[in-house]
Amino acid sequence: MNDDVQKRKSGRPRSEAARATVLATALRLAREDTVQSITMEGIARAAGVSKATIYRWWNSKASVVIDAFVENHIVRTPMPRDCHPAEALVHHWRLLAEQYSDWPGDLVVQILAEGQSDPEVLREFRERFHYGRRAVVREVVDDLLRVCNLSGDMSAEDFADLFYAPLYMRLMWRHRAIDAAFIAEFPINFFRLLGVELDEDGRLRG
Amino acid sequence: MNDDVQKRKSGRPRSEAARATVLATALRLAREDTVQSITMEGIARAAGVSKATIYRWWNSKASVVIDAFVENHIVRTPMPRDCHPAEALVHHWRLLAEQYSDWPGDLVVQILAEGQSDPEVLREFRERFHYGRRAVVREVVDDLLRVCNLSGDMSAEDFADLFYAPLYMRLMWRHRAIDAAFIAEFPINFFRLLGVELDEDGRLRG
Amino acid sequence: MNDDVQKRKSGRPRSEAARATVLATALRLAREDTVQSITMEGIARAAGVSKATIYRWWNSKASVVIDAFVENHIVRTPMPRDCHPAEALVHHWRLLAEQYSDWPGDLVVQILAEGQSDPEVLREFRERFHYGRRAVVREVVDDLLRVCNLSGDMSAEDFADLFYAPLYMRLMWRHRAIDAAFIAEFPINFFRLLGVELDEDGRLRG
Amino acid sequence: MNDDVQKRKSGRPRSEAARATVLATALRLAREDTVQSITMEGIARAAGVSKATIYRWWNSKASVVIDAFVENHIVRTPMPRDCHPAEALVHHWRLLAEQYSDWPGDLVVQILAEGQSDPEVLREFRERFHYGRRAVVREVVDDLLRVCNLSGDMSAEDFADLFYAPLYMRLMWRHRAIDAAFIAEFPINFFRLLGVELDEDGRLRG
DNA sequence: CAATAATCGAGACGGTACGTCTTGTCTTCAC
DNA sequence: GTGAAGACAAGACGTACCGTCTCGATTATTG
Repeated sequence: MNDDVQKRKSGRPRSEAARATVLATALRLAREDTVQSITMEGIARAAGVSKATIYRWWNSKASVVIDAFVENHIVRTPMPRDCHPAEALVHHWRLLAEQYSDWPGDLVVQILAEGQSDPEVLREFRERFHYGRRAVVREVVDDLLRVCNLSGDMSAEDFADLFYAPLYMRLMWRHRAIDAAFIAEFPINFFRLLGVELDEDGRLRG
Repeated sequence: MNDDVQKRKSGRPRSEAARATVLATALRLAREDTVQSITMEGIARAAGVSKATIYRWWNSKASVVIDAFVENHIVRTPMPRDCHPAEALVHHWRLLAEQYSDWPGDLVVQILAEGQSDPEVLREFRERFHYGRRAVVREVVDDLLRVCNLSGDMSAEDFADLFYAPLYMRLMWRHRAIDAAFIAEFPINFFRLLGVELDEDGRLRG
Repeated sequence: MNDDVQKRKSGRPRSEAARATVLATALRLAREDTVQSITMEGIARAAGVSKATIYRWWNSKASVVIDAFVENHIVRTPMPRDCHPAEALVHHWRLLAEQYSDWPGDLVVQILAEGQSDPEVLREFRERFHYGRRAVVREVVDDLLRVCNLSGDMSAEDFADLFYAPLYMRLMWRHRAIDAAFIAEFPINFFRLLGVELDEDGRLRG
Repeated sequence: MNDDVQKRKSGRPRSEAARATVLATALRLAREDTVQSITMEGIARAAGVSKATIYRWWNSKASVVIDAFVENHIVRTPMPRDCHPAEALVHHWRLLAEQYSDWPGDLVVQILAEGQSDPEVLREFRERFHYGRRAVVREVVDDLLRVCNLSGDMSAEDFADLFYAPLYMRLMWRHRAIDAAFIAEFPINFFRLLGVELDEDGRLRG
């Protein structure tokens, strides 16, 4: 999808207008209904763009949605610096949960759903959304395990999964909502379980 | 889906053969490829059954697959009795992970994927697969929190999600495999993090 | 195309309404523009019928048009009986020319044009339109050659081609119109060339 | 199509190489399959030329093919001089039939087919291929009608159509092949019908 | 023992999306 | 002013499923 290569030699250049319209339209349609319900045909129609133009630059509707998703920085969760790693993680987790409690959460899980029948989609989503974010988390978790002497034998990767997975579990199963109570309490309870006491704002006690 | 109601007055009775064939065929097809890839048309064709017959008894292909899934007890994970709740949970988790590492895991996550665009499917899957199993887990977790004095303020529900969510996270994201190492180490590491030491067979030390 | 076979056993019977609408619509569209310009998509749209229904019963738009053409007996040229074969042929030729001077002529030549890139179309058109008509002509030509002692070595087939070909030549090349003068004079001149004198109404002199 | 006008003022001159390649490629492709099956896109691709270049100099693929056809003198049928007009016509007819029995015949009838949906194509083909040839034929037919006292009221044009039309009829309908027997016998039989006896080589008897 | 009623298979129906293809136009850079 | 490269909007291609429907045939219970 990233043709930033220097083969922009000859020929009519790609229309930036078309590109932007497609992404915006896809995002709008996906929000109005679901990723599964939208179609290449529908995006083309609503964007006033030919299907060929879409297929020239994207393989599937999931690719379009992923591109729109990443392009628009839809899930923005900066990792705090200069604070205790536990505080950073709690803050980061809450930002994420906040956003997942709204339509970006639907989008994420619907893209994942789309990926279950197309490994390529899953791969692309991991590379463009998951891995970069996870690297940041990993560093902080590394700090945390060292500072708090928590490691046991659990790797930073496993620990990160453990902390964030319940969020995805609620997104996916929808058995329980990602509501204010969950956002407020879960990370505090999680760290208390590990023996790390934080106040309700996520700051270390004592 | 379960019309066991007493409106079986007159008329030709439902064909049990057709019902069984549909479920078996749907399961076979879903295993051979993916739930997303199979179609009502395809199931009917492969089962030698008319489409109308399928639509008469099921709303969607997901309903058929869920029915086949539950009917055939595809994921069997008995909860051990007469042992420490931590031991029971580890044992149960490992049984589940073992099964999720193979095609039943694909099936589960693909049904969940299907449910992301159809709340009814998600509801049905939760009711017929998730809730019953979760009730059993919940009881044991209740015991565990009491016995180990672990509760803090984390509810049994949250604790159960915390323990099982990483499994679903791997299923869904496929960023890391559900392999032998994970199955062996994760539950041990998880409990060590909580201060509960178990040996590699999941038995309490000391 | 002719599924008059007795396999109408089970299943929903074919919709006669759909069949008739498709043929009527195709004919109308072909007359309004050209056979080449119409599309399966367009016929389906204008007829309020799904594309699948058309493709279920016809292979190509040419098949549809041929069916409409033959079904509606668009070119009706009865061969006169109980008269001299020369008179019969002149009468028949003039009826045909009369009709070819209008849109049925366009249709015929456009179907032939369509057939130049698809032998199957040509074969179907010959079988459903040409051969039956030609058999009738052939008999009369046989009579003519015998009665007038004209044969030389020219076969009835060749003779028929010779008589009718100029009509198709004008249709195809459009270098000269099929107008009143041509219709009036050509067959008379043709027979005079062979030594058979006919008056302007196509009746034998003397 | 023929811009031999004196507007060759400034700028890069037209590439003769491109022109020749386009014509040669179009001809090759049309021979390999059919005129109907080839596309502007395909010609450009196979010729290594841009589509714009083709569209700048030709209106349609038919124009390209006609140009290639005429340019390469694809159908060469010189009219014999210094012999009886009947002999000349038979000789000329046989040359034409000989060539029409092979791919040039396919090309001619496919161009005509293309012209049925585009009067401009038909007009261009008539002007560049038909009219010049027909003028030559016309002169000889004029002689023939005078010499043999055949005229009746049939014009030279009609007579020429009568003689050559069966050839086009076979090309178009493909109901009978243009084979050796037809080439050998038809013109002899035709003239015998008119009372002109020729031997098998097309020479006047007696 | 017929009448009733719900089932079954088969498969046609109007829709609609798929991903590919061609059309004729356009835009950019190189010559 | 050409030319090659190639993007663009438009829209048809033929296939596949969707969910609904209309058949005739089958199989129970009910009157």
